[in-house]
Amino acid sequence: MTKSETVNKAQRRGTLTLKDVALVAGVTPMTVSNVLNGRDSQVGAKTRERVRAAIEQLGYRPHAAARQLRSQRTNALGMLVLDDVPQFLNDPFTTQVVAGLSNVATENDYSVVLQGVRSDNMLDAPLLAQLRTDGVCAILSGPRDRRRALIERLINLRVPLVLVQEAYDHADVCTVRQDDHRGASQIAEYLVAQGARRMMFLRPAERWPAMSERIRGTQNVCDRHGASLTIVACGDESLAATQAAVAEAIDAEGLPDAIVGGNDRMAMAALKLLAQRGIKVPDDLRVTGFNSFDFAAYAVPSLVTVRSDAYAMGYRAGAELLRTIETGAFSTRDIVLPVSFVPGQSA
Amino acid sequence: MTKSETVNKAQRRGTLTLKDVALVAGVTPMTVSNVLNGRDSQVGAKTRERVRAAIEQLGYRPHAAARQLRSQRTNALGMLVLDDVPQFLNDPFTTQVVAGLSNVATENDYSVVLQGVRSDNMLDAPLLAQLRTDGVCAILSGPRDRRRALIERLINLRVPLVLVQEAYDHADVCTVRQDDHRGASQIAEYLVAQGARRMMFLRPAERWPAMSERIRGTQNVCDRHGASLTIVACGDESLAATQAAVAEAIDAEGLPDAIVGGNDRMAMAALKLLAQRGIKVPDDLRVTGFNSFDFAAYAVPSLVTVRSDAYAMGYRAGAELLRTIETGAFSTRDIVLPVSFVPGQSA
DNA sequence: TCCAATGACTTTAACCTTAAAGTAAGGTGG
DNA sequence: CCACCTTACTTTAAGGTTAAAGTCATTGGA
Repeated sequence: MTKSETVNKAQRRGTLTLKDVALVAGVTPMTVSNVLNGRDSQVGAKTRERVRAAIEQLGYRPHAAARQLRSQRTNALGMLVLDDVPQFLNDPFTTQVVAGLSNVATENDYSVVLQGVRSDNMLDAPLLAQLRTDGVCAILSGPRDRRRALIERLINLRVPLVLVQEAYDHADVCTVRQDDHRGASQIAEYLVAQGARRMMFLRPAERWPAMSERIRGTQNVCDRHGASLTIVACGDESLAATQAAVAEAIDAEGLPDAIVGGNDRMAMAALKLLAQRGIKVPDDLRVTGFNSFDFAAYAVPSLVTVRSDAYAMGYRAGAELLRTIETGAFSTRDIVLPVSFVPGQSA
Repeated sequence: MTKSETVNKAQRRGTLTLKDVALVAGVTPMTVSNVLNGRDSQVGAKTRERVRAAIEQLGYRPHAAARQLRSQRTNALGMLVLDDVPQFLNDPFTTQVVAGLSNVATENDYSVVLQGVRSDNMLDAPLLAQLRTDGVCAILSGPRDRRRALIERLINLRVPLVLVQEAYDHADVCTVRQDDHRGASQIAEYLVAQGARRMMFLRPAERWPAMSERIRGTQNVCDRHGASLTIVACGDESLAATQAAVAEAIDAEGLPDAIVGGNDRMAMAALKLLAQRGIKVPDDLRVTGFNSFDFAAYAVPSLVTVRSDAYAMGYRAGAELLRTIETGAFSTRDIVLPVSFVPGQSA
């Protein structure tokens, strides 16, 4: 193949290889490889420039599969998702985590592999083999013991691992989470300052670390100020389940001074129920949310809530994961990102 | 390597290869490859069973990169995203399209590559080279001429292509979209039946095919029934922009009988503005949405809207794309998925 | 002046899979 | 009983990249 043929190839959809670039630059493919991988000591300055020019001219990009095959590194970060992927993608919080992860990945020439893990065959040998990534970033859901089992499994395999929104006190795990405790305290302090003494906390039936932190944060403040706190489990935290749970609690115990939503979704369900019953918010009853997403602003009245930066969590998790992969040193940091209080009309 | 060593390998994280399986099954790697790829005529029934057992026992999975390199097929579907990926992932509609696409892909042993295309360098040679997928599924946004240019580009390259939510009358493109026209008609007919005669349609400033269809559908019904229709542009369709636009329109023209939201987001912004002004919905004014997502149910009062199945759109688009890739015959179908009317208290 | 060290490359082989061509055993028809 | 076809495999080579080892001028030091 001559030079001009090679140049021509760029226009068509045929694969352009190191060989093509090498031909144009007048060197061997290995030299081009060295330039591409920044092994500067191996290549003279003039040659380097010539190679760069050829790469630019042809619009050459390395063939990821070939690279992976040879180097035995996938340049991919795995995003482990327990349960259903469509459901996962439906949650504005988790998708922003993915967005953050995906962005660090791209910046570092990595890609992201979304891998769903079904409950039954969780992370058996075939799946593990399929999960050929350099490291794994996991957001977990589901029962605590299943989560534990999965984490132990990954640690034993010595897969570089970063957990998102999961507290885990093991030597070799890095966790990235948000300051749920502080966020919950801020909300509770605010409510107390507004005069609330009887609070009702809405939580999903499923137990998970971030929610426990929020409950603890709220409880602490209540204890300190002599306020009461009733915890109401709202099933799968759907609109219907939450409304039913809140209705039952209110009917049984009467109106509290404030309903503290474990998240915005449940808070908005409560808002809707109260509107239907003609209970005025915040005059008759204050309502707060947690983990604000875009649509919380559409609530009437707009929610007093806490905003966390899911994108930043994904980004930090990815950065930490990359550091672990590149250095080989397993990070054991517990990174806690700040949250911010969002004022509103609901409390 | 002996058999037992090979079996051992499965426990560790070392890569398991065809050779390992072959050793256990007592055949050559090629035979294993034939079994894996369903070339049944090449392998005897007994051998096939032995190989299957070995694969199972070891938990072997093919090495995707090696496969790609050899077969020159990536087994990946590209999801082309104009503009920002985090923003894209923030939209419940588009993420469900991704979920659907991702599921067909997985079912057919394909993976999905999310590829953002920035406005500036849109799809230049390097990006195209990087986009090494067997086919492309695109959801487009941004100005019409940029979209056109990108589509033409892909068609010229003869990349198998499926467009989502984009009308395009070219011989070689397959489009998957929803019946926006019919959905809009249903909403408008409903409003007319409720006695509405003066309607106000909320649309974003940016022009795109699906929204135009909704406007046409609404306009047709209004024309047929002698109802008036004012079109209000709501900037970037954010809460603030929409509220400002609606406030201005109402102040200038007085209250219409109904506000027809081009989508749920704008409808909910209107609902909030009306609540703040003490205007009763639906008594004083009816409000409808479009393209329902989960949170529309949280609106007070709950939105009359139209539900489309974004997941199904992604799924159909992926299926069509796979057919195109496998058969090599470019589909030119224009697939229109049905939408369904969602009753509510807002109209 | 000659050897060793250095710099700037090139050569070779391997990563794992698969298309294509090869082979050997068993069967069939004339 | 031999040519010819099947059937059921095996062998070979290639796909694009890169680690490691090899080559060959220069340069610097003794």
